[in-house]
Amino acid sequence: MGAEIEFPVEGMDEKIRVFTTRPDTLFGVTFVSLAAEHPLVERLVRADPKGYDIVQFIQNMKKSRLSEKDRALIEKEGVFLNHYVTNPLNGERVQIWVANYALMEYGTGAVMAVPAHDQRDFEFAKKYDLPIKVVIQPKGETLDPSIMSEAYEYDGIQVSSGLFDGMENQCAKKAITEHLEKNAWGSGKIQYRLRDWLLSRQRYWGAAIPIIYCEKCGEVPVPEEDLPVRLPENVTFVKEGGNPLARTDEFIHAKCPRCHQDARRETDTMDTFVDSSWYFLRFLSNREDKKVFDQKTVNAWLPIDLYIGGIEHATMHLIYFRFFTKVLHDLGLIGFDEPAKRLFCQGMVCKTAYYSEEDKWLTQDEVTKKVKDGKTVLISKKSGSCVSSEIAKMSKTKLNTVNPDEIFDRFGADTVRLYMLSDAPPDRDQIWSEEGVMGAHRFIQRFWRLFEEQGARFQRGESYDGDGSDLDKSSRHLWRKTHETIQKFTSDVEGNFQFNTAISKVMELLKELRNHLEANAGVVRETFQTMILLLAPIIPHVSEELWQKFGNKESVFKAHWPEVRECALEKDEVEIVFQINGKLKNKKTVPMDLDVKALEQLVLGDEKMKSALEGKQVLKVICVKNKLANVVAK
RNA sequence: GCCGAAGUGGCGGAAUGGCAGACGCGCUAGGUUCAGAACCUAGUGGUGGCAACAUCGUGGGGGUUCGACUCCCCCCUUCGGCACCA
Repeated sequence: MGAEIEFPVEGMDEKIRVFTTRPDTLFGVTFVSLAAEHPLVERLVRADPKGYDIVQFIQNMKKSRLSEKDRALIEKEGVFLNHYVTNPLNGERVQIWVANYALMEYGTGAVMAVPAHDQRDFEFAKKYDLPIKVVIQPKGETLDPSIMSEAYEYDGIQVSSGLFDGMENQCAKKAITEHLEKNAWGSGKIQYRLRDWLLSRQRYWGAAIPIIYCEKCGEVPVPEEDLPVRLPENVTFVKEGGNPLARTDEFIHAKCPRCHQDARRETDTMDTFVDSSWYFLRFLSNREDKKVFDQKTVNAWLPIDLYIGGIEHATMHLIYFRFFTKVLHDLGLIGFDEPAKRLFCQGMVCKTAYYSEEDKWLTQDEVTKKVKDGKTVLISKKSGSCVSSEIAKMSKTKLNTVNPDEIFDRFGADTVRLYMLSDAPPDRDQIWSEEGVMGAHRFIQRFWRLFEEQGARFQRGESYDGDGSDLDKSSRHLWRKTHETIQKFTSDVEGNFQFNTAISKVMELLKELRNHLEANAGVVRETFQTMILLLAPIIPHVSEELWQKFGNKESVFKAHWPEVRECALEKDEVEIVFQINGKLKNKKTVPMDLDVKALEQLVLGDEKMKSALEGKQVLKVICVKNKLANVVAK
């Protein structure tokens, strides 16, 4: 939000329009910067005797069209155009410059420069020795332009601002804009910033852009009845050959739809984000041959419940995907405004990458450790040079990928699945570790071996289905653990895909099972089966095989998800934590639901607590049922 | 600069405001073994102590609370995305 202001050019019947978010600094304008591509630049230079040098400079500036990222880093440069504009507000005469930091794509392509209150203008003014005029003073401080080391971009009180002196700058923003409007010098304006999509790609893989170039008629759209433009299939891909479509004559040659003369077809294709922004609609009604999608079907199934993607999808694809949806919604073609209800960003898989000045990127095998001056350093086996390491997203460039085939051969796909799901929560980046893979593999082997060694006894018979009252202590314990695991596993996975904690619960259950193999056979059988069922989505091959060995005829994937039995979760004892001033001092197992009064007596009567409380005055006892007792003492 | 995420052992990471470090890796000791691998058992945050135990400890500083990794305020660092956007 800001204002657009017109600066009359001296000696010409022209005005330079600028956009600013800081109309309050209008009195501090000391020059105006134009983008090199600004339409007025050429006309201002033409009449100038020194014009040639300036044109040269501007040409160079235009040539060095860098990517947006690089442009942010280069130094500010510019040239004075030997022309002036008048500040409408105070009649001051200020120079017109062309500057490389002014962007034609944004606003009007012209900047009113206020070096005292804008860092970019400040840097530019310092370089070319242009005046700096302070018009906003911070409270309790006085800025001196001659000693300022950076622009003051914050709030303050207006100074040297004519009738606005003494105003808070936030108020002055409004007041000055109103003043401009009254005198027809400018007006308030909201400026939107558009992201440059760069829709076209110079490659084969993408939808054709249905445009034909005609010498006479210009750019002509392909008529609707000729759509879609199909890509040729007999293209040849050549290394470094660029877009094969541009080398395929039969594709390029076309007749102009308007004048029927020879014409040329567009060979760029659309970014694949275009297709993936609407094909979810098509998927739902792929048998429609009269229209793109069926409204009823689409409205019934969509929006999508969950969008899972990496961060690059969230920032790139999602923008287009949402844009298409919003447009279709505004056109009344679909009944929803957002394509997905929930976004989940999964992390990336990273691994250590190695780099040396001499060899550039190195694989893990090409690097060795050496002790040098008591410190361990990395050395390249190739050249012996020093190697630095970083954790980076797996990429071919950085040579830090792992080959899945190799790991499948060594450990099997189940190991890889288990490792990837158990190592880190899915919304975080994962750092690949060979040891972690081994750990996952060992767990599977433990699981399998336990079955091999002990499973036979439980393959037949029924799982336990009593209410627990007939179970001995050990069986009761295992039974409860089994159902606690079902509960935790299910909620971890359903909530936020916390496979890592879910799996750790099964690992714990495996330990419990090994310690309670002599428990009730029905309970042990149930525990075995539960583990197989819970792990089936994680390690499908192993689970299916064990499931079959357990005498189940149907696939494990047709079985019901295990259900938690509330009666199994019940406990008759609970461990209570004893604290003094919030610090742990002792623990004791007490009957479930022991009332607070009894608990209080118990904690104060406890030997350990007594000795720890010696010489202290008990102020209060806080008891939380089935949890803790905290003695507040001084 | 803006937006987002994250800071907890040697490492990956756990903890509805209530036992910090589950589970896994690594490490140590013991068992098994001709030996190694694998496997099993136990231990494993720092400091002090033979020990029981004490004490400190979740990026830093404040605050709320009987009690804070967790809630509030301020700050620092790292990573990712966007960026001379006037």
